[in-house]
Amino acid sequence: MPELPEVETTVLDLRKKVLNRTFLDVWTDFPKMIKLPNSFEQFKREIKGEKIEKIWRRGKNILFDFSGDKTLLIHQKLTGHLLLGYWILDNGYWRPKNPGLLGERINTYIHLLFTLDNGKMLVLSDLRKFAKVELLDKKTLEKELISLGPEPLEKGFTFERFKECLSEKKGRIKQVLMDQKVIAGIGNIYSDEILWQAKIHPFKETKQLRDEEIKKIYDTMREILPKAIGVGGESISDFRRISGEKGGFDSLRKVYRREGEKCSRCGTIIKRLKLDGRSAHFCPMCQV
DNA sequence: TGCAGTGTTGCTTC
DNA sequence: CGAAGCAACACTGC
Repeated sequence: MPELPEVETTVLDLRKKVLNRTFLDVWTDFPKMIKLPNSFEQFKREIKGEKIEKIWRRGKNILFDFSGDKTLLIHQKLTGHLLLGYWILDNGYWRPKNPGLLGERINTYIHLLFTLDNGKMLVLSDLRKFAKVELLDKKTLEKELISLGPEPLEKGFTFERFKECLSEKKGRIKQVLMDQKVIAGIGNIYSDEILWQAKIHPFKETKQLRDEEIKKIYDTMREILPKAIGVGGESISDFRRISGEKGGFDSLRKVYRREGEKCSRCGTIIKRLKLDGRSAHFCPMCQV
């Protein structure tokens, strides 16, 4: 379940390793994963020989720009993993040359594999097959990304702008923070973590928030997300860096999946409640 | 055993 | 128009 910090970690890793590499070939056992162009054969024809000139992120989307007018978009959704290394085709599925860090949960579910011009392979493993892959021209890409809210870490994203974003949306603060149209990149883990640190109850109506509370959420968001990027993302779920390594956010994780444990701030038992079909983890004492 | 839970997005329905 | 519900999928845990 990669959110902004995990996707950013992946992008930073990819930049170091595959920038200026060229795609030589592509394999899949699940063509449905590729939404555009309409056939895998066409996707293959179009991506072969393309050189990766830029790697960037928008919300939870990973983007590879090629020369000319093409961009490869990958959204990992719940269980997608982008990994770089060497694999060998064996009996219809790919085995890692060096099994090392990866468990069966990742190794067994490789559904897309790119061969690069340095011999390395970039694979997309995805247990639940929710991931989305598209090869788009700039116009279509722009149309796809237009519905996303602003990037929370961008320099120009001021407190005033954040306040405006929240004011346009009614509902509970956790829900609103996770709404990609309001602000891009925050999911279940980081909404819980941000609200715990800001001492705001996840069920609090956005309209009821005072200015200083919104400021607290804004400051916390701009602190936690970079901190999570700095340690390479979270590790409670199956997220892995492209090397297979886990992220280091675990020791910083205060509430997410900590139901029944003591709040590190006040000692109260952390609660988990359903909110819009999702789990919200919070401290019932210090989050108001 | 079977069924709810997991968590993201986008489509359908009201 | 908006919100809510559900499907896409597969495995875990009760």
